[in-house]
Amino acid sequence: MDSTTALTAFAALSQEGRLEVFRLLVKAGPDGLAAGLIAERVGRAPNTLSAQLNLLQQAGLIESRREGRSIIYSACFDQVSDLIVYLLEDCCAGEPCVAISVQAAADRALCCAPTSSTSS
Amino acid sequence: MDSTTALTAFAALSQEGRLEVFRLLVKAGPDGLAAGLIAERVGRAPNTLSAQLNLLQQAGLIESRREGRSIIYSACFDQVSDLIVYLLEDCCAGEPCVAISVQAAADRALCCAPTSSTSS
DNA sequence: TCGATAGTTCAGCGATTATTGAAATATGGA
DNA sequence: TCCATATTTCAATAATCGCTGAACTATCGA
Repeated sequence: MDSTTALTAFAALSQEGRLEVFRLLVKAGPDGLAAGLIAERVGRAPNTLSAQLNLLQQAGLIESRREGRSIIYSACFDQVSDLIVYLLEDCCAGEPCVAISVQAAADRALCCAPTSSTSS
Repeated sequence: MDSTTALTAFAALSQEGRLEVFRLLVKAGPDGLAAGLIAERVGRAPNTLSAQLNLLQQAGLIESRREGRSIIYSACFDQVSDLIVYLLEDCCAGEPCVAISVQAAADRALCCAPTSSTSS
């Protein structure tokens, strides 16, 4: 991930409403949520939300697919992990203290995670 | 790290100029750089830069100390690692694919890093 | 085809943000 | 004490951002 992409991602996450929407979609998992449902959950007008979703999508943090009359939004986990790796490598290379904390956090996440792809 | 703090950090990093300054300070390491030197490096007026440094500092991403007539700014690596952990845990808990990528990146960072605190 | 539902796009407005010049503060040396 | 250096603060302006109402597009079912 280059600086420009990271910048766009930071900008997308730098507003309360958008961060809230993003976190909601992350929690919703790969199945995602319909735009209308999101609007209802966060209590915002559909057009306001549409703009927020648009910005998150342009930053590559979420993606959309049509399903009947609804448009389903879901988080792009790849982009999030790229962003994290950017912060770790491109911003903090050479600072082991950061890498150590992050490694510990990743370990925790993996140990508690439901065994998904690699079972062993 | 709570959402509000993360929001402030994202906002601080969401502008080209500030991200540039932040990356410069990260590369400079714990010794940091004098405000005037940073201004020179990034080619911005001292007062403009002062505002940018202020914002980064309020977000907890950098800190300052006076040294003679200069004020030295340096990156707060703790805050960066907190931000990464926030993205990983609070945003992406339950998504092992993210944790796996991040773990690999942390491993790379540690293996290439100069052995610092824990020698063994 | 028509009407209802689900979302988006667009223009405009109010609010926030970024930058600038000028003035102020703090430090060190003569 | 006085001056030069290093940086910040302040007020003002220009640019950007976020939200809203109204109009538009797409899909489904009768």
